[in-house]
Amino acid sequence: MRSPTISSVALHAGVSVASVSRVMNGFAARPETESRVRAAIADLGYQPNSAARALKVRESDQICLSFADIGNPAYVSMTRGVGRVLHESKYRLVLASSFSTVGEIIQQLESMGRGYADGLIISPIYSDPKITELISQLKMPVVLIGTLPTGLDVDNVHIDSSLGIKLAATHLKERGRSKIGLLNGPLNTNPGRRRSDGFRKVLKNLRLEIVEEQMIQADDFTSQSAYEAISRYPLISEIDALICGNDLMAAGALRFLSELGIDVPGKIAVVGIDNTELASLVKPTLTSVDLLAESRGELAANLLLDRIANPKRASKKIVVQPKLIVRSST
Amino acid sequence: MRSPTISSVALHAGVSVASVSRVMNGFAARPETESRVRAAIADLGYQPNSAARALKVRESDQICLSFADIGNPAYVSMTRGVGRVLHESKYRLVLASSFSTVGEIIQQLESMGRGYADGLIISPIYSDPKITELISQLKMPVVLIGTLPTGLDVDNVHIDSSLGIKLAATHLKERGRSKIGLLNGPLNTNPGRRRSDGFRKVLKNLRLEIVEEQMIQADDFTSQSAYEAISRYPLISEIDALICGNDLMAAGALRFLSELGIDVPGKIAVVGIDNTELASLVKPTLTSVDLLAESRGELAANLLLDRIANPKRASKKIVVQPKLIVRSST
DNA sequence: TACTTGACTGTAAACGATTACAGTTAATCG
DNA sequence: CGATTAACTGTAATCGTTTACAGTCAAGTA
Repeated sequence: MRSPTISSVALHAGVSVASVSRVMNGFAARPETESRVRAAIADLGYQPNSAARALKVRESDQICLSFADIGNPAYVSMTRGVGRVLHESKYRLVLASSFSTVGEIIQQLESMGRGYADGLIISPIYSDPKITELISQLKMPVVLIGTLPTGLDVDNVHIDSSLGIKLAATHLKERGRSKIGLLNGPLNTNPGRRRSDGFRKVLKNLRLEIVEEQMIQADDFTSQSAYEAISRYPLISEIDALICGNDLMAAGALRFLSELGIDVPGKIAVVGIDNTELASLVKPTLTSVDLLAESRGELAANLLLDRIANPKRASKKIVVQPKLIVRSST
Repeated sequence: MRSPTISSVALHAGVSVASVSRVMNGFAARPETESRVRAAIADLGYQPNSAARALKVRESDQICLSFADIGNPAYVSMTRGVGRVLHESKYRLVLASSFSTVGEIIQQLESMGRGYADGLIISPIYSDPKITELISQLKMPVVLIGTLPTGLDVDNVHIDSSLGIKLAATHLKERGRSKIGLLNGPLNTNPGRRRSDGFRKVLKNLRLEIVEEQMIQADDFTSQSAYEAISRYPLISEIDALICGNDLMAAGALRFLSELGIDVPGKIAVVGIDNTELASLVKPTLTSVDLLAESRGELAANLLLDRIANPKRASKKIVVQPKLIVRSST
């Protein structure tokens, strides 16, 4: 047996389908009509079919959130922030994650044309001209979290992660450290490249010497890769501080250092990035640069809702300031 | 300007809409027809409208995943598992999380009648007769991850978490511990209750004495609550082992114990649950019962896809065996 | 050649909502 | 009391697909 439709309700209530629809959407109706419709709805357990509604009004009531990998705690926080905001709205959250290649992102973006979402929040880990082009051609509101590619005119939530590196490095210098290493993620990712650029720039400004070997890249942003990467770090006995690509990587580094009996922060101070819950759970607790992923998610979601409500406003760019949270690893 | 529709494509290709539809859905067509349709699709950048298709074929190509809070790493792993499986399929993943009350779950379940999802994977943290009833009335395939309420006939992926407690307690007894504490989450949740029941039962079987004060409940499953709860644990100086509701809570406990200068595992051995990445990142590394959240997610997703393909098969129940991963905290 | 067959193709009716428009009531006013 | 108006209601078109059914056309068969 099929679910009740608006016609069954109309029949049951002895009114027209239009009246049912109007009652449901809050338009004026005679009290008598309204109560009969409501009674019929309750009797039949009617729920409007979302596909039919979506087809007619051209709104899916869905928002798509797209990022690289839900394994990364920063994205989890972001998802939480977005979820919290959407939860207060009529929108459902569709997750488009787990894709790892540029090709998959492109495929994903192309399929947005099917209209299953009213808006897109995307935080691309890779930059690619094709991705930029596809985003700019999208007919729906888009919020990009991360570095906005040049020429792309969409709402943007951006955190100055090179400022994050600066906070970390300055803090380390104040603590008397002068030989700072960077344990980074892959350079072909946006965060990886920004951290590396920021690092280079900041060290120069601080008049700290810098050689290429100070920077090392792990294969990805996991603690395991970080552990493996640092175990082949050439300058391990020369540095007195280490900035890591994120907290997971920092935790991997801490493990390695502890196994080698290298004192943290005595011999080497360690700074993480993201300020996840992990930072206060490892020993020593980890100084970390908070990139406010959860609030970025909230900001992005609010920006998107605002843009949906007001499609013609000029695009906004929100810059979020990272915060350094000092703990005992420095 | 509106997106191209199947009619525009038909017009452009000089064929009927039916032919376009057939080409798109892989039905036989003359090579000439097929190539003209494909060319027109490419020319116009046509993407079929998913709402229209959903309305007609009664399939949304979406799967809904519903759980309590994406803040919990176990659910994140589960989401990952589900996401990985769905990624290989045509289905999109809709996340319905962040709800905290029974009322919200109910509301969520009621709205499933709108047909925006072809299937539901749900892992309810609370048990409630109303929830059970609503699930059983759902017209779509459902997989429940967790304890199956009596009388509910849906596919189920279940992990015997009391067996998990048993593994932990037996291991601790073998290590010569006899006074084991339980740092649990709230008792009004399914996992909380199961852990408490399991704990009671196992200790009895192991002929270890048990008093009520051995079990303590934190306000929720976070490390912070765990920290606060253990700081008012009455028997802290008497126990020689502690089983925690999950790894986060264990990490909170470890932090407290380390601040008090209580040696782990010398004075108190600590066991976590979930075996998240965190377990190998804290110091000492944490012995933990792996509840295989990610594979449960995969299993559930596969079960759901199988059920969608084959709606009349009898419901299956998959029981997953927890594994104890021994590390240095015991 | 005429007829059957098979392989495609096109027409038009759904799917279940929303909404413009016209029609119906009831209320108000002169 | 009849006319005007306001408030509500119903009819039917529409959104963009899929698909049953009937039609076309060429090839194969007698």
